Amino acid sequence: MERKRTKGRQKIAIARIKKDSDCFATFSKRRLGLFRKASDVSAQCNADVAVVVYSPTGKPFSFFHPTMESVVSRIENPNPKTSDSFRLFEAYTRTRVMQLNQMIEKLDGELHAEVEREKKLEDETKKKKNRTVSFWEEEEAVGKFDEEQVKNVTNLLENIKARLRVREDELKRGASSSSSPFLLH
Amino acid sequence: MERKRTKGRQKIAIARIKKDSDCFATFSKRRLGLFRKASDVSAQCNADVAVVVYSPTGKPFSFFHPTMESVVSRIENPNPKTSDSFRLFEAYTRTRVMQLNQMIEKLDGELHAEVEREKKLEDETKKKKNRTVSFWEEEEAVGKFDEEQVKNVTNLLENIKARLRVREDELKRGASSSSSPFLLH
DNA sequence: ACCTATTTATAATC
DNA sequence: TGATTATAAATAGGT
Repeated sequence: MERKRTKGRQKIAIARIKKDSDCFATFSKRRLGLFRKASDVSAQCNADVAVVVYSPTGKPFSFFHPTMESVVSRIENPNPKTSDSFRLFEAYTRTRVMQLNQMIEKLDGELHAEVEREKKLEDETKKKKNRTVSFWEEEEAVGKFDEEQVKNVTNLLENIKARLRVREDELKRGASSSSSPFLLH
Repeated sequence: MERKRTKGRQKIAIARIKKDSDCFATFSKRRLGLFRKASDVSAQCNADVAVVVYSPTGKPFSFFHPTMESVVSRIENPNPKTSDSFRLFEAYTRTRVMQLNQMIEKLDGELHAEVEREKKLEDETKKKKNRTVSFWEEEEAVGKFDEEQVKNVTNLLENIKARLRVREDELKRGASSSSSPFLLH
């Protein structure tokens, strides 16, 4: 009779994992799992999501849907109970979010290509140096934040700021939050 | 032989759930699942975590670990071995998470008060009209975004933009691109 | 990074 | 929303 090759998944307590190697391995897997779940719920329920995690060594990772800016802009938006402006805003947001989504997808694509390229480079280097590296160390491979990307993010922030300015003016003018601050632009 | 009482869990596509009632129910369950996983990874791997989710109806939910203060203190002790754009992103993320936390907390506070008030009203109404209200209808209560909050976000964006400008200059000057934890999917 | 044995999460249903 | 249960999905441990 064949012996079982592993004990399979074992239950582990919700307590600090002491052994560093286990801890890092677990973090790696679970971070991915967390991001996948965040991604699923955002896609299936049309929910905006932001997740930021710092690894046990302090390295930050993040997942946003549809974009990080959209989360900020949502919070900045007042929540008028008035159905008119609410629907208006919803419609506006949906369109805007679609645009942002396209841009981010493009950025992600570039980033991904870059990461792949760097991974390959790293592999070569490792082979040459005859050094073995645990799989989670390979996750350290990163993309570049190049000029175009900086520009894109800058533009996004400009848009958000423009909307904030409008909202600011309205407040100074004493406009009620039920007006529609996002029609401009 | 006994008939199966349910079909059990069925596979569902990673695509928008159309039926609203299903969508809301799913969101509710998965939000809890997401928070539980965030909580687990933070406890088991000693990782700081921030999760912000907006329900399909726009209500914000959040999970943070361990506290807002811990995030703040990290900013004051930046990791010296990190590269430029790493710090840029790190600072950006941390600042924003802090802001989100503050704003969410305020919104949540208002929300709770509002929900409580509405619950009372509903109880009255139910007694009078013998009417039932679905649970997600109660989530519609919302808060407003005041002048101070707008200012906070504006300042935040100013800071980010300033940092981006620095990075832009570096790039133009031909500074070597550094690693960015702009990781995803 | 890749297998599975197992634990977990959750879709369907009441 | 609160149980239950059948099944899909995530993942601990081993390589």
